[in-house]
Amino acid sequence: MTQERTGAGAAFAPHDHQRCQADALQVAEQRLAAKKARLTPVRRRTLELLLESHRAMGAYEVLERLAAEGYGSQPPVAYRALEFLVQHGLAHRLQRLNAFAACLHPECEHAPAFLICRVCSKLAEVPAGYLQDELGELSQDNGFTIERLTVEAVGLCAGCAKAGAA
Amino acid sequence: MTQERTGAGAAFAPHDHQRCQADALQVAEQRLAAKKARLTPVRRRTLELLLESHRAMGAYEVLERLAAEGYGSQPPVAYRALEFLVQHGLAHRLQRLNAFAACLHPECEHAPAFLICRVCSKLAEVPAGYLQDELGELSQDNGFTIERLTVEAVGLCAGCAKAGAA
DNA sequence: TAATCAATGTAATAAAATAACAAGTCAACC
DNA sequence: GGTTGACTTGTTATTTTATTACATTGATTA
Ligand SMILES: [Zn+2]
Ligand SMILES: [Zn+2]
Ligand SMILES: [Zn+2]
Ligand SMILES: [Zn+2]
Repeated sequence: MTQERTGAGAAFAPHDHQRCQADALQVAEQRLAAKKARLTPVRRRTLELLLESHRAMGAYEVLERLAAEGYGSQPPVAYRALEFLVQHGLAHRLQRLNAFAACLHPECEHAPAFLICRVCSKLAEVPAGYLQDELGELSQDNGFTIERLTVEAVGLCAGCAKAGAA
Repeated sequence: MTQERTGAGAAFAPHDHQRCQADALQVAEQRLAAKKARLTPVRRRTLELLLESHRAMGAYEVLERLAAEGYGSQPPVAYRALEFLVQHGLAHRLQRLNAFAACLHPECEHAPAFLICRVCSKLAEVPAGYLQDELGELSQDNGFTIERLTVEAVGLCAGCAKAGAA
């Protein structure tokens, strides 16, 4: 259980991604075992696919990969595995992209905000608990109770900015 | 140009919606005239439809209405009008709903956050400039530059909470 | 007027998501 | 071991959302 709690740029910056993946998988196994939820082969493989890179994958992209490996070839196969992962906090849905990404902080509590690079498509997950709190207060004043919050920022990562992408 | 700059709950609370609509339309006309952009009949009618209520409308819902009134009946008709309104800051796209809503603060600068009631589907648009700033700083530290920010909160409005909706 | 560009319209298709149902797997219980 | 019942996987079919490509109309301007 390595503690490489780095900043938002972690995903964009070069890092030991092997470990990144391995850690996430291990945490997933533990968390699911604790909840008595089953990390079946399709589900596990789906999580592995999402963990391959710090990018979001569309459901059909996931499906294609799964089908090629002998799993079912119809949309529900992918959608169900993805939904399972989301339900258990192991993946997130990116509303702006119609896509899914592995959660990079599965151990801590969840109020994620995403930084999405419009050039390289990589994304970083940054803690947004305080954002939720602040917006929550403001809403509370108006009688609105926040249950779930989506925060997605599209922009340019350091690497792509340097590479001179417009 | 009435100044009823009320809080986030404005949309949820009872108010003079006639004026709400009229003001928004007037602002739209002025802003577009200033930019030499044309508020053609379809576009104008689309904006009126969005302004009917403080709810988001799907593109096909808009299309159905437009078609019934003699406008084109194919998807691009609605999508183009909606995109035009979004481009000019007169409407917003709700990512979580695959839908569009009229902008309620078309006069001020834009970094909107939305509060969406999961029961009555009404939505409020609250200023989120400070959220953008805060997240922007955090991202900047990691070399990421935010260009566009989506903030959408799903929850329960005061009315629906009182009405005892689970 | 002719050329040009924006706006509208249609048909066709793509992309994303869900509904409905059949069959298989697995653990708990008898 | 066999049976029940919940969960999981699979398929077919359909729905919902969005875009591409192209023809036509309408305004603008040289
Ligand atoms: Zn990594
Ligand atoms: Zn990038
Ligand atoms: Zn109103
Ligand atoms: Zn409500």
